[in-house]
Amino acid sequence: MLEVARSATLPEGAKARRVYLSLYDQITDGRLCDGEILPGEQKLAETYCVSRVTIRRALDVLSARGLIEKRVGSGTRVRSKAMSDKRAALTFNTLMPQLVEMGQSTTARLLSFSYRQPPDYVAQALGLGAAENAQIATRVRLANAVPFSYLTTYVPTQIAQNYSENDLATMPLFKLLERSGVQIGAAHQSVSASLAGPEVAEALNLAEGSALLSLKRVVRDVDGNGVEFLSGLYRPDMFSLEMPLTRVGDGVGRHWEPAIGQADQDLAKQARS
Amino acid sequence: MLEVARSATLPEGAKARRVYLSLYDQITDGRLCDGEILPGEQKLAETYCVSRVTIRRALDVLSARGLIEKRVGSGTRVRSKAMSDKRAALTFNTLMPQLVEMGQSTTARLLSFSYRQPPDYVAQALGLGAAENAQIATRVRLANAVPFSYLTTYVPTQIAQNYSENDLATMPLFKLLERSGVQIGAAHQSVSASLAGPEVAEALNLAEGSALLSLKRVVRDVDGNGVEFLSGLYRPDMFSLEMPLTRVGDGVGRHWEPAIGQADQDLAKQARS
DNA sequence: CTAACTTGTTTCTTTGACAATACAACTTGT
DNA sequence: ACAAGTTGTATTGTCAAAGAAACAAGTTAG
Repeated sequence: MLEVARSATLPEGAKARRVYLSLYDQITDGRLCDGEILPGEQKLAETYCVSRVTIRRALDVLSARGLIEKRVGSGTRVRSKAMSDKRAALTFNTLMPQLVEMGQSTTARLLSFSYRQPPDYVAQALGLGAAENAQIATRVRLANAVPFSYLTTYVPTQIAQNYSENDLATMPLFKLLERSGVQIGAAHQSVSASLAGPEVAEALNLAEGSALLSLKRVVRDVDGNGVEFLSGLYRPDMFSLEMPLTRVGDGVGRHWEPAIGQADQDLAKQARS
Repeated sequence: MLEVARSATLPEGAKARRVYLSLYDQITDGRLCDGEILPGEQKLAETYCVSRVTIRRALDVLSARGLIEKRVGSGTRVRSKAMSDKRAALTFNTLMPQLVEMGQSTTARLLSFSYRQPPDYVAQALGLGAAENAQIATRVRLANAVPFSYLTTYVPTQIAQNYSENDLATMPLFKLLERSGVQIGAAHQSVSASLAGPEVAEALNLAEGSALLSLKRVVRDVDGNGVEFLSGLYRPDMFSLEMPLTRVGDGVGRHWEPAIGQADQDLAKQARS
């Protein structure tokens, strides 16, 4: 029987998907450069410890997506050029992801909105009592109609009174908070990585099990009260955290520190290369 | 035949993994609180539209990881408390991962060491000519005999003459470079996420396809010449990038900036909570 | 041209995930 | 004690994914 040539967006099987995701990552983050020739299918099968059929399943999808170009007898070439344009377009500034400047070129889609009891660790971080509620909103931000971040924000109910559900869909939360007279003091960010679960994968138009950049941020006002907890998941192929550093101090105390105010220069330098 | 009770780090099958990831997410982000009793396996099977066997496969892994506790006749309880402790144990300092301070409590294992031509994007970042070689070293850093980072460093051959292969296994690269008289100027870091490939997964004792924090760093000397390119992959459960922020500026120019010198206070605050 | 590579295609086998079902062992509330 | 819940275990069957092997067809270096 003839096999239907399905141009799937994702390999079905577990092994095939792993290979696919691994190669996809290597291509999109530059470990495999444009024009580079991949090792042969047999070679790949050995390094991944799977059969050649499985490798082919993964390559078929990559090929259908235009990330590679296969040529009989010659080999398989990486075509990452098409992607990289899109990608550089949204490489972000220093330590301020999803911000004012891009607030105009991006749109947000509000997925859910409710007043509930936040998870323990959120309540703890914000300094909320065990029974206190918070406004919990889940949004997806899009750039050029492509979703790139999945955000969940927690704001104490008391503070969240000052703006509408509609505001959230359009304006960044900071604007809203500052407009409400909240005196923003310090914030603390924590960056890590995690996998895309079913809901997130669908919302971001990604394969389940894709790698995501995970960011958690606690914002406090000048009195030290928690005013916002942000939990963000970002597509690594469309978002990265850039930070210029300088080496300061002497002797034993010598260490790295973020170089502030140099963001623009540094980005410009990168763009040139 | 008796089924071998493998304590896998991730369910093999597609459906089982779906269930696993969904529950894992719900537990770790607090939708399922500590101590809460899950619906019965039969009930879960219905809500997820899979068979009970599949549910059990997912629960087995969650159980092996200590996220849930099953009791015959009684039910299954969520144990999310245990996680948070371990996690905090190795949460690192501000903008200086793998650094001097921890240089003593960690060890490194040298996996490979050679002088070759670096990948294009590395050569480009370092400003190397097309044919210039670099010293390429791959190391795994361990904390308490547990591997947590997989590092690949590229140093132009010219600069790399000043230390031995043995030095690399023990000392951080910065120490070596500065000892060699290199005047370190600026650096630029880029943080993202990616998946664990076969080699990395094995080196870090992880399942293939696990999420990893990915860090790329270009270091230049005072004259702007590239002296080091670091590509690091970190286990997200043992490593996260912490950064305190402050909001500065007025009006339209208002934005976030890293708060320097406050790392210790901020960490202490977090530890207390 | 030849030898040694590559990808493309086919066929068959084997493995393993999944479903459905039944039953045992245990706990809890009535 | 009993009924109704829970998890644990075993059996059987189905089917898609994966593996293995052979071969065709194209490319390239010598």
